[in-house]
Amino acid sequence: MDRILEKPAEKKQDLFSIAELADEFSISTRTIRFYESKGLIIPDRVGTTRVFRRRDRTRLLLILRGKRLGFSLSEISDYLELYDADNTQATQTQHLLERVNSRLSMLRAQKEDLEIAVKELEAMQEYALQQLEKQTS
DNA sequence: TTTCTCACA
DNA sequence: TGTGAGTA
Repeated sequence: MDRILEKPAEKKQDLFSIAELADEFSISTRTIRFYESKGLIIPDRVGTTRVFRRRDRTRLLLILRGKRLGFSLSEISDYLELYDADNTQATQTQHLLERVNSRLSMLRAQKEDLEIAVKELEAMQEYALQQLEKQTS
């Protein structure tokens, strides 16, 4: 009756094996262990076997999203800390706010850089198309 | 199946 | 930033 797994309101569907998560996210179990070795996720253990909870699953989702966006694992690690912040004290919340603001500034600056790069490339594309038209007519 | 470690790209 | 192989 799944006694081992039961905290009161915790159901089996909230627990995942490494193979299940690897399968769900189309990554290898080695990759998940690698992220654990970097401290990005901290699954529980039953004996030596890893048991992943909803929280780990969410973190994995955020890690993969961060990677898609081109962030390094250490940047992603910093980012995940924001989700973990202990906000029981006003000073902690203030600290979180400062870090979120700083992160937002960075991302907005990067976004601006990207928009400039996109415009430059679009201009080059336009120029190349015009040249091509001249050269082929 | 899962774990860990070392070597390797 | 991962993967492969050998191991228990």
